[in-house]
Amino acid sequence: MKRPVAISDSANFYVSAERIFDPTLKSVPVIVLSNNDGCAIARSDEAKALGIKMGTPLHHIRDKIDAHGIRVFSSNYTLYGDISRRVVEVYEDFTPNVEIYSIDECFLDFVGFKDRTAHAMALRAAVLRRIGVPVRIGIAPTKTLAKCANDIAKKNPIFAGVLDMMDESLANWLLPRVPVGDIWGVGRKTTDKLRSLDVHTAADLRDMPIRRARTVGTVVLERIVLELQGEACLAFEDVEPQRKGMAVTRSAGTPMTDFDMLFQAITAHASRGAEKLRQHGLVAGTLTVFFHTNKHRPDRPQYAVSRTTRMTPMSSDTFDLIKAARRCAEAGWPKSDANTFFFTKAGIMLNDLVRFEDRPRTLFDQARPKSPALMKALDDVNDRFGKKTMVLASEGMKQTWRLRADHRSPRYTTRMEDLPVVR
DNA sequence: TCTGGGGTCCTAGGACCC
DNA sequence: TCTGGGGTCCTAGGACCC
Repeated sequence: MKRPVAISDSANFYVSAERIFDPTLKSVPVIVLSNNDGCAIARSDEAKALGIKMGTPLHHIRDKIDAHGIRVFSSNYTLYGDISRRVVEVYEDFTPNVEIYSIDECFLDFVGFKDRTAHAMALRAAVLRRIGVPVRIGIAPTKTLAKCANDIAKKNPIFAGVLDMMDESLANWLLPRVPVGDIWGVGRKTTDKLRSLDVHTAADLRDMPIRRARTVGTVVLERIVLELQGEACLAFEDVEPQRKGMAVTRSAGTPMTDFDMLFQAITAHASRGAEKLRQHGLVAGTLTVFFHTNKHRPDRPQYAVSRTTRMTPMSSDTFDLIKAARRCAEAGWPKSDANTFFFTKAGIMLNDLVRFEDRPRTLFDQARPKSPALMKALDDVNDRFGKKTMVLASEGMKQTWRLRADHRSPRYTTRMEDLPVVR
């Protein structure tokens, strides 16, 4: 039983969003820049026609901008987020189930519509009329095929922005014409590997033996093959998942050449990270620091490192994060030849996030018992009260641990020296 | 001079547990 | 005390996506 799923994405979304409020941007080349105005991350069709590629550094296209009067914008994520939300509202009028995949893409449940193409066309027209953003829609039995249909609709104006690929014979005709590297989830590395194995098109990959896909790639590639065959492996997720991590990263204007410079950057990132955590009402269980040299300069000595530490207790406190970040930075700092490296990028990542109100209340929940003395204490308690023994930290986590089976049971206290070492 | 930032998922290998 | 099997968890790194 094939369930039709659609994916709708906005054309050149950031540019389209800017165009809503400035009619003079219509039909002229427009680009939107990345956070630090470093490179172009959205281009209008006219800008693409001028050969401006995704991610091109701004300083590489100065001449083109001047010569063709390209309109250049810094990105405005508040605006884009707002437009995105409004587009989703229109989607919700056309399907009972919407899965927001990114700021400009949604999967739409298309089960039960008689004329899917007509329905998609109507949706497309409604988004254009109510919001002013053009969208393209691909429909297929799996998400991967839907992405593929969407991509084909995007590249071939003949489809007028909608392609329904539920019909297997249509898919069989189209897939040999899709380069393998265009498939969702097949990146540059995998493309190279597949090409060397004479797998060049979506149809080639679809026909690859499943075991072979597993050895060439990972379970991810295996899933892609199945999805291309029409077997849905990626479920429709209509509940918003709890986010798993967050990051604060920046490129450094001037290279960081000593530990103090690096630590200064890391400190700023850590305090911003703490802010973001509190904004979202979260605490983090682990903190990772990473930094590396300029990867665009392979002629220079390269060094890249990441170090992770556990936050005990889980925290969104600025000082806690900075302390943890410092530990990581020190651990990752090159042991020799540090002066030969020019670090140009650094960041922190926060993982194992939980809502503040759900955070574990006892130290023991987080600090796994590693010391033999504590293990023995725990074993003793387990022997007496069973495995369900509750383990509580004492007031303030300062001096003792208390282990008890329930609220009325006696308390067992271990000395501070016996506390587990937490890395 | 100047090359984004924020995410997810997967794997290998080691440590550790029972 | 030793051994092996069956697990989990953790870290570092890679690949990919928008």
